Amino acid sequence: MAKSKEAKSLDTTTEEKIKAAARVVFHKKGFAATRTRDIAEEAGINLALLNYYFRSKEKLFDIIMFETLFGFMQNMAMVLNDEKSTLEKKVEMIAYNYIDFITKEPNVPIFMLSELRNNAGRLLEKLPIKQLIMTSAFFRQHQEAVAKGKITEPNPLHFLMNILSLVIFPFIAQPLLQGISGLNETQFNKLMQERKKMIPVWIKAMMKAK
Amino acid sequence: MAKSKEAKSLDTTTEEKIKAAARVVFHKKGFAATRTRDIAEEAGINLALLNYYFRSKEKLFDIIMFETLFGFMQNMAMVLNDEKSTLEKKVEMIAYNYIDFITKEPNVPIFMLSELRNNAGRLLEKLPIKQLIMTSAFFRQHQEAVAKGKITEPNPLHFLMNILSLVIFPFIAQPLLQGISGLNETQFNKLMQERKKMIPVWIKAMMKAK
DNA sequence: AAATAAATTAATCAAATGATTAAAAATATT
DNA sequence: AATATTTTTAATCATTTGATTAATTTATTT
Repeated sequence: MAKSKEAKSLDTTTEEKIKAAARVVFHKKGFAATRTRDIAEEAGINLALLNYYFRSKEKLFDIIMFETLFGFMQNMAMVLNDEKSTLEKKVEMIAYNYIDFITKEPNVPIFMLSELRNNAGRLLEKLPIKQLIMTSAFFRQHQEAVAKGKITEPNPLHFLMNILSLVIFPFIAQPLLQGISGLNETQFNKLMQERKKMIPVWIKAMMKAK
Repeated sequence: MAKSKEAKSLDTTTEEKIKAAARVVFHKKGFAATRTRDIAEEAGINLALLNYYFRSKEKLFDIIMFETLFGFMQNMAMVLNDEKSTLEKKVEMIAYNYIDFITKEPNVPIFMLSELRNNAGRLLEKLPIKQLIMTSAFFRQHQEAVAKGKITEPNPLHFLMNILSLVIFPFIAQPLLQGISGLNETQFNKLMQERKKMIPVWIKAMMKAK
C-alpha cells in the first residue's frame, strides 16, 4: 500500500473521493443514467481508477446503495425502537429528522425507491429491516394505544405509511408541486419547515378520527 | 399510405403497437434504462420501424411522457374544477379515482416524478397545469372553508399535498413497505383499498386539527 | 540508494446501443 | 395489369460506454 493504513484523513483518499462522487451522481441520476465517466469526472480522477478500486460500476453502486439505505433506515430504526419516548414524541422525531435530512439530500428518497423497484429483493436482503420495524417499540406502543381506544385505526402499517407519506412525498413530488404552485426552492423549503410542526398535529388528529 | 386512414381499428396499427410497447417499457424502466430494442421486442416489430415512425427514442419518449402526464392530470383537473361537488366529495373522488388508477398502473407515479426531476421545465410547459389547479373550484372552496373556520390550515398547498401524499406515496414506496411488512402484492392492494375509505376521513380530521 | 510495491495514466478493446441505409415485401393508384 | 407508394426487413454504421492493459509515476521497504 502506498498510503499508511491509519491516517490519510480518510475523506481525501482516492477511494473515498470516488465513493463521494459516486454518491452524488448515482443519487442524482440513478444507476442506468450515470456513466462511469461522470463519476470519474466528478471525482477528478482517471476513469481506470474506478475499476482499480471497485472492480465495476455495479459493485460501486451496490456499496452506495447499501450505505444510502442503511443511513436512511438507521435513524428511523433508532427512533422507532426507543423504549423511553412516547408514540407522539416518535412522530415528532421522525418529522423533524427526516424533513431536515431530506432537505439536505433531496434526491435520496426517489433514488432509493426507484432503485428498489428494480431490485428490492437483492438490495434489502442485507438489511434486517423487517424484524427491526415490526417488533419495534413504535408498533407495540401503537397497539397499546389502540387497546386503550386512543387510536381508532388498528393497523400500524397505515399509521407508519401515513407518517412517511406526509413527510417524504412532498419532496418526491417537488418538481411537480413547484410547477403547480410557482414557488421557488427557498419558498418550497419554507413550506417543508412548516410541516415539521404540523405533521405531528395532523397525525394525532387523523388517528383519532373515525 | 398502405393502410386506410379511417379504419384499421387504431389499436393494431404498427404505430399504436409501438406506442403501447413504449408505454409499458418506459413506465417500467424509465428513459435511461430502456433500450429501443426492448421496445421493438415488446411490440413485436423490427427495430428500424421505431425510427421510421417516431424518428428517435427521445421523440417517442416525449410523446409517451406527455400522454402520461396528461392522463394523470386530466382526472385531477376535472375533479378539482367541478363546481357542483363539495370539497369533501372532491377528496373522496381523488382518493377513489387515483387508488384505482394507480393499482392498475403502479409504475406511473414514480415514472412521472423521476423523469420530471430531470426535466420539469421542458416536460411541464406543454400543460397549463398551474393555471388549472391554482384557480380551481377546489382551491376556492378551501379558502371559503378556512374563512368559515371549518379548516384550520390556511394554505391550500398543504391541503393538496396531504391528499396526494396519503394516496400516492404508499404505491411509490410499495417495494420497501412490502419488505418491511412481509405482505404480498394481493395483501398490499387490499390495504390500498382500505385507504379509499379512510383517507377522506383522515383528511377531514386533520384539516380541523390545531 | 536500490529494489519492490502501489497508485495513476493514456491508450485501447469489446460490447451495447441509437440510428441509418438499401433492398424487399406489401399495399394503393392508375 | 402495370406502376407508384408505403411499409417492413436485414445488414451495417458510428458513438457511447464499461472495462482492461501496459507503461509511468509515486510511495514504501530493505
